[in-house]
Amino acid sequence: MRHLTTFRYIDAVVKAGSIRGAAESLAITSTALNRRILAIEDELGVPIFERLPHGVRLSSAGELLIHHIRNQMSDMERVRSQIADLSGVRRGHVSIACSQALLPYFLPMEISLYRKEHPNVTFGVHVRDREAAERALVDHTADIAIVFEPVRLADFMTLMRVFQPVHAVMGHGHPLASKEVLRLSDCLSYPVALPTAPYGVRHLIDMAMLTAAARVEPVIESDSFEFLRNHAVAENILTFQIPIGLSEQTSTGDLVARPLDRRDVPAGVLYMGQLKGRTLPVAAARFAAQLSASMAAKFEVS
Amino acid sequence: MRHLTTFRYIDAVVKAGSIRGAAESLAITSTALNRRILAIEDELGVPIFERLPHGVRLSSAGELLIHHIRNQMSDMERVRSQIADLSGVRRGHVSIACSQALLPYFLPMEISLYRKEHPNVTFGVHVRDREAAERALVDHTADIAIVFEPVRLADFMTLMRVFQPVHAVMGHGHPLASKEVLRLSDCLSYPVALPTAPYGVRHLIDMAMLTAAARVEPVIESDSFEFLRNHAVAENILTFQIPIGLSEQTSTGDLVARPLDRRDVPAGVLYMGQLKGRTLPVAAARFAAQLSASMAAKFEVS
DNA sequence: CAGGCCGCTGCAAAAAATGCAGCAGCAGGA
DNA sequence: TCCTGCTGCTGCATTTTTTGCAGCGGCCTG
Repeated sequence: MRHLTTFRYIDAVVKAGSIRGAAESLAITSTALNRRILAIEDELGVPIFERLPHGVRLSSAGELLIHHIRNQMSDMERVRSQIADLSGVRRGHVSIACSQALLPYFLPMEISLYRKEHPNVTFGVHVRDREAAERALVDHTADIAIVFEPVRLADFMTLMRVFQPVHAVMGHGHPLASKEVLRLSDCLSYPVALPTAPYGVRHLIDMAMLTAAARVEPVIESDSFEFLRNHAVAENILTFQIPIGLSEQTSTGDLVARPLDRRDVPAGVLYMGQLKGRTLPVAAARFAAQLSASMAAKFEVS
Repeated sequence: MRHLTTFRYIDAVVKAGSIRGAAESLAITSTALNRRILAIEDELGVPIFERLPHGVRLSSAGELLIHHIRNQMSDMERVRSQIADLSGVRRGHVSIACSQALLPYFLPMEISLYRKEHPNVTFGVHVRDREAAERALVDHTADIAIVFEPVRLADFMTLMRVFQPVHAVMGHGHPLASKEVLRLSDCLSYPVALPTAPYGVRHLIDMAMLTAAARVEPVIESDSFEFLRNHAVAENILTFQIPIGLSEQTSTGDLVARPLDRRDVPAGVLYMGQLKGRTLPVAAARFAAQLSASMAAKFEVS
């Protein structure tokens, strides 16, 4: 949209931290960009950026403005998609910030299902930890966030919440593979691989260890769930995962997943939500509705 | 703001109902205006206006867009005023849609009080009946609406609500002037002047008459409260008014105001509010806060 | 102290918006 | 029935705005 050019430019400058840098990413001259900024500062009567030796930084007036700009841009996007909607075709773009656990099965399935109905809708999937996901909502980088055990929920509006009991994941031939439900104490006798990040699954396990006054030294630590899963098969050791990260046919494949007894490790909660106070574009809203339904069907609603 | 020019133009076309008409009011050629509209329709891929033999009308896509446009314009205004705010001077404009009863004393007092603190804030006061007031909020013609006994409240967010018991107003020498509280039956023996409009005070009186199975034939009908008040003195007849339309020193002047017994005529409710979901500009928000305080101090909160 | 990065400005070229004149289409009145 | 008056729209010349190029001075870093 032409009339938003200046706004897009400003947004780029904020992101780049310098006019020249932004100009390059926008494929225009720094002159043009600089002039637009001077022009809008002239209109507002106040500088939007503080000039630093190595670039620019938002002034407090700029903070106010960039907030408006981002609202404006995503709102325009929503209107465009509503307009496209009533002319028949459902178009649009849905941007999702989510934890790793959504990547292997859940999101691919849901997205392909949605795109079967609406092939003109495009998707962006960004792996973010819990705080970054919320930040992505705030700066409109993402429409929807799906996070496990979020910390602060200031700007987050929950759309759906399901329990995710921690599962132990292991290779087919592991001694524990035969039991239906595992106690935490069962696991302690075997080598385990754990995610590094001090939140999510790792956090729940750590807390459980604390209350059980037990200790576990992970043989392997990784920030990639995919690696942990693969390694569990390769070396035949234990790792932990939440069910949304596991295929429904897991038990028939190479992997076996067994829930931990909820007396030992309480079930985590997976949150799906959007930015508080924002009206989502049609496509994003519909997809969120689909996710809600699907999560509610597959898991226990919290 | 330059980047909103197209939006301002579109808004003008919507208001004027024709491109040429809007062009004239905008002091540009119809050519330029026409081209801008074609351009944005091209960008959206959908016509914004239906072309009629005698002008244009919004298409359904246009309805969506104009809504967005008005939100954007007033939101930009708010940001501007916030920015102006942090540079020291409080500037801004507050637009009020209200019933006649606010005109004689209440609003002039409140506005002058506010302007004593913030001389750079300007005001617009528009007399609107209840429906028109709500419409003014929706199309952002007004920031604040103050209405008596509003009908539907779909887009109206109430900020303050006070009881306004109906008062009988009469000249100093009227026989009823000596009583402190009047029964409706007291009034029926004397000639009365009533407002025409079938809402507000008139509505309450009519309803009371209905339940009392009584009838009153007004000697004078007028849609101007000011006229009714003046005429009450001139001819020494009764009329009715709500307290916010009466000076606090009424009883010491030419006029005497006496409340009607609330068993006969229930007290009406005066609503002050804004458009639901909108963030008011700083100046309007502060003024609304002052109004709230003042109304709460003077009247019984509903 | 030189090199590199920064934001900013004068001037000319390119691009966009505007105005002028004139077109066709439709409605209502003589 | 034609005619007048209104509508939105288009080709072309003009004006205004935006952009790019080159170069300036300032600041930090190595």
